[in-house]
Amino acid sequence: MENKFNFKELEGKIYRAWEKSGVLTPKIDKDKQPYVITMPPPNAYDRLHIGHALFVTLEDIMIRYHRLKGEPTLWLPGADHAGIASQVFFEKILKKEENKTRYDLGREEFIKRLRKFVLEKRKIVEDQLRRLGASCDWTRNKFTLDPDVSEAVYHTFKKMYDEGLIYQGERIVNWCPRCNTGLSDLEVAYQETEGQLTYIKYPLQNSDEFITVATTRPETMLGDTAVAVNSKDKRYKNLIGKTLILPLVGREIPIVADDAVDPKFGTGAVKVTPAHDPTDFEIGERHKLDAPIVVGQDAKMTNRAGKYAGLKVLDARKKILEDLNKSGLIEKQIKYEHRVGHCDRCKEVVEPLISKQWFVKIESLAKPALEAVKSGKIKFIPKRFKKVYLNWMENIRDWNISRQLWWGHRIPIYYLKSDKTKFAVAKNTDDAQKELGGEVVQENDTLDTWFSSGLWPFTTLGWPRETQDFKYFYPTTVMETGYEIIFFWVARMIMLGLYCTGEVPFELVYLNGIVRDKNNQKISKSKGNVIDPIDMVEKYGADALRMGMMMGTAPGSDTHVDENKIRAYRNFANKIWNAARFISMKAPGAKSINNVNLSTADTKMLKEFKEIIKKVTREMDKYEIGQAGDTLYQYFWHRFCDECIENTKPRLEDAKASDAAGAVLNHILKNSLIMLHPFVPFVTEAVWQELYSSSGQLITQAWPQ
RNA sequence: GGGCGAUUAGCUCAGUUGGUUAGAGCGCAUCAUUGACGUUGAUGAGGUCACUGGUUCGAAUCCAGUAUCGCCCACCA
Repeated sequence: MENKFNFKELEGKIYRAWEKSGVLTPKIDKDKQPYVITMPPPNAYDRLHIGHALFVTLEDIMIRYHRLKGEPTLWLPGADHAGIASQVFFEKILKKEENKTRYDLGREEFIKRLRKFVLEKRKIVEDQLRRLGASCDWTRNKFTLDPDVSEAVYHTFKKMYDEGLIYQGERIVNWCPRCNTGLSDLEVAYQETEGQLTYIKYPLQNSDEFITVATTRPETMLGDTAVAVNSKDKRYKNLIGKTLILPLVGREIPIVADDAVDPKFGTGAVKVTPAHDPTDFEIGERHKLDAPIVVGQDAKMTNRAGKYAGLKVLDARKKILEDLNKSGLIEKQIKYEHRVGHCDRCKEVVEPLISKQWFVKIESLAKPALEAVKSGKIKFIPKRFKKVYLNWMENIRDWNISRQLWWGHRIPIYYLKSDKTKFAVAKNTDDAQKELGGEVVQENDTLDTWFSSGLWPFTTLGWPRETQDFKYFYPTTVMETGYEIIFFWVARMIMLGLYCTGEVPFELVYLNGIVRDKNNQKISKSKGNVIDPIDMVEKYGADALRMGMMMGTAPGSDTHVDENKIRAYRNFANKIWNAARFISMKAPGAKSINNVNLSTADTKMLKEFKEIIKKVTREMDKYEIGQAGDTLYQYFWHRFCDECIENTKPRLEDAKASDAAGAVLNHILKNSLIMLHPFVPFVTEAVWQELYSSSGQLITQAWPQ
C-alpha cells in the first residue's frame, strides 16, 4: 500500500466498480421492506453547487446505511427541466452569442436548441453526482421531460380537469417583466423597501371638497375606478355613493364602501385599481368595477395611460407626481417602508396585473395533505417544520400553474380555431381535432415546473402504469430536501401524491439547511462566494468534502462550508488508510477473534467497540447523521488509532500474543470500515479491496451487530 | 401583525428522552520525530453554556420572562 490514500487515482475506478457491479440497483424481494429515496432532481442545465453536495452526502449516507443493512435500497436519480431558470439562462446565451431572442428562432426551433443544450449539460451534472460518490441507481435515471413522465403529467392534468380541479381565470397574478411570465404567489419574494407614501387629493364632482387617498404607487391612479372607504367610517359616511373626478384623467369614479379598508391607515380612503392590486381587484369584483390595465407586461404604461403611455413605471410615477404637484393635488409625501415583491428567480420587481391563467383549485387537495401530516403518517425531521407546513397548508390559495414560457410541459388544452371559446383537453392535435371537429391550436402556456416536480416520487416509478417498480417501491421512504422548498415542492408532492395514487408519497421528510460561507453569508453567484464542490473533490477528495459537509450539522439548521474543515477531513480519510496500512503490514491474514485467546485488554476493546456499534446504529436509525459521523470519527481516530493500536503495538511483536492482538485489530478495523463506509465510501472501499476482498467483492457486508 | 430559530472556546458550530472533569474542526503555545500516518503524536492555554427567575438531589439541556441577531408567513393602500 502507498503511504497515502491516493484519492485522485482511485475514486473514479471505485465508482465505476460500484456502478458496474450492479449493487446500486436493488433486487426486488417481496419478503423485504424496501428503502427508497427519490433524489431531488438538480436542474439539468446547471453545474452542481455546494448545496447539492450537502443533500447528496446526506442522502447517500442514508442509502448506503440501509443497503449495508441488507435492505433492497433504491436511490432514484434524475434531472429537472427547470422551466424559468433554464429558459432565461438560455435566452441570455442566445442574446450574447448570436444577438437573437427566442422570437427570432420561433418556438419550435428554440425548444429544439434548448433541449439539445440541456441534454448535453445534464451529462455534466450526472458526472458530478458520480464524483461526489452518489450511489444512485442509474438504470432508473429520469428526466422531467422524458416521454413517460410527460405522459404522466398529461394524465394528471386530464384527471384534474375532468374532476373540475383545473380552471381558467382572469385575475391578478404576479408578473415578472424580465422573465416574461406570470408567477405563483410562492415565487415572489417580498423585500422591505424604502418608498414614499403620497397623499393625493381627489376632487368631488361639482364641489370644492375632495377626498385624500394615500398610495405608494401613484402611477396606478390612471387605472383607478373607485375610491373605497370603510362603511363604518364616520368621516366619509355622507360621501358614499358620491362621485369623484379622477385627477389628470378627468374620469368620474364612485366612492364605494368596502370593509377591506382599514380606517386607521392613511386617510381611511383607498384608491381602487382593480387591474393592479389584489385587494383592489377583490373590491372591484364586489362593486362590479371596470379594471383598466394601465401597466403592461413589459412594466411600461399602456395606451390606456394616455399621455403617459410607453413610459416605464418609475418614469411614469415621476411624471405623474410632477403633474399632480403642478395642479396642487399633492397634500403631502412621507417616507414609508413597505414590502415590494421581487421575482424569486431574477430579482426584478414584479407587477401585479390581471391576466388569464390556469389555476388548480386547491382546497380538496389540501385537506388530505393536512390530515396525512397531522395524523403522523408523514413525519418531519426536524419536527418544527411540521408546524410550518400545517400553517401554510391551512391558509393555502389556488395555485397558478400556467407560465408564459416555452420550455416545459405545454398545457394540453386545444382551442378550436374558428371559435376559441371552445376547447378540449387532449393528448395531441389529432385527438383534439377529432373531439372539437375542426382545426385546433394548442394553448401557448406551459405548466409550472413544480407541477411535474410534484409528481416526481411516482412518475419516476412508472406511474400511472401499474409497474412492478411502482407497486414495490411506492410509497417511498424518505424525502430529503432543503427547508426552503417545503411549500414549493414537499407540499405539492404530498397533495398530488395523495390525489394521484391515494397514498402518501413518502413517510419521512428530512430537511436540511442552507449552506453558507464562513462569514455566515448565503452562497450565491452575485456575492461571489461560491465554492465549487467539484473543485473541493479535486483538491481533497470526495470523502473529505462529504465529511466537511455533514459533520457538525444538525437537521434543518444552516451549515457552513469552510475549506479548512474539508482539508481536515482529508486527513481523516488518510488516517483510515494508514491505520489499515499498518494493520495489513503487522497483522496480515489474521485469525477470527473466535479462534484466539483474547487477553483482558482485548475483551475490553471489543466490548467498547460493541458499544460504539450500538451507539452509531441508534444514531443512524434516528437520522442523527452528524452525530453518528462524530461518534465514528472520535472513536476511530482518537480511540482506535491513538489508543488501541498504540497500546497493542508491543503485543504484535510478541509471538505469544500476536495472534489475538492481530485478530482484534482486524476485527475492529473491518467493522469500522463498514460503518464508516456511508460517510467516506471511497477510502473505505479502497482499503476493503486491499485487505478484505480477495476477488474484488465490494463492501456489502452486513452492518455489524 | 403572527410564527419559528439562534445566543456554548479567538472563529465556525455539535451537544435529541436532565446525570460524573461541556466537545469537534480551524487557530494558538510547548515538546516529540529515520517508527502506519508530520495529512502525525503528547501536553496545554482558552468557556459565569446571552441574561433573570423557577422546577429538580442535579439544568447548556425542562418551564416562564428579558435582550440581541436571523429567518419564514401575512392583501394595510
